[in-house]
Amino acid sequence: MPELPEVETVRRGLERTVLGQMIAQVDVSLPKIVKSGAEALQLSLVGNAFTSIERRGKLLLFSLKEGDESVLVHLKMTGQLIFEPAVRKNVDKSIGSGERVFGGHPHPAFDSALPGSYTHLIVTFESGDQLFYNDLRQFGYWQLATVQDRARALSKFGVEPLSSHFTEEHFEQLLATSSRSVLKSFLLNQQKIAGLGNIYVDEACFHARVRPTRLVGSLEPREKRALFQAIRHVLSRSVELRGTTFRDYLNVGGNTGNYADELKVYGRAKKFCLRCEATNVSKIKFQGRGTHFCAKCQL
DNA sequence: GTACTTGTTGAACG
DNA sequence: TCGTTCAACAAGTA
Repeated sequence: MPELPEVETVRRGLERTVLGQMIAQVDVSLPKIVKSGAEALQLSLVGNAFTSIERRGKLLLFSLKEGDESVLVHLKMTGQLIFEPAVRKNVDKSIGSGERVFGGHPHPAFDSALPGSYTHLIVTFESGDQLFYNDLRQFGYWQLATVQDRARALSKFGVEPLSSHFTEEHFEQLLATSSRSVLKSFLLNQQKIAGLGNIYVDEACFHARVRPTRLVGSLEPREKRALFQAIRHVLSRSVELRGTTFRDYLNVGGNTGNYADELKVYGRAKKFCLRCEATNVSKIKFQGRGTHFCAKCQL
């Protein structure tokens, strides 16, 4: 599932490929994906170009060369953005030979034929390059946003956990104002810290040796510091490795490993704890979310 | 057929 | 007001 590291990886990939390219065509096969209406999006994009791509939390914001509108894209749970260069289509379809750039949910496979049965939107550039939006569960969206829409969307996000604004002091302040919250709820709250999702919350809690079911107000100073370090560590390491959902891509590119190989508790229910090796990882349904922890290591 | 999964929003509740 | 819980969105997997 795309969380901050996955979305950041997509952002970086697209920054290298689509910026400045003149948009020739926008095809929308599932209109409900475009929150602001497919026609308005097409009108605004065709003949225009993306000039920058920013990320806030898990939201991507594309700025446009003409006009002051921007395009907001959220992958939610199963969205994928795949950039397909024109040359690839005529030269070689074998994996790894092109410069296909992609990210998001790993199913369907990133190297499957495009457009696929889950392709809902295609941006075609004058160069012949194409940007495909796939979304199996159709929860994600595209939105042509006015300056006000954009500001409203941005106002809902808390601090970027990998930015210089996210300091230990800042984190402690956040904790102090949420002492009555459950830790997992607090960490998942995008208005407090932007970009953490279910996977990295469980991972960060494991690294910090704190159970996600704890009340924020019960955390010792030592545990708060450990959590701060854990959040930074887990996210930055995953960005380095291009996220958790990029196994296929990394193998193709010849890179070693990806963050899925470094997950310590997520998806390890009933398997031995990688720290104490004495206890099996617990998985419970907590606040509606699958929650993993080691009952021995995390108090 | 049933349960389960996931991010986010919004409504309902104490 | 605040925090939590639940439903909703969709569809594949076990």
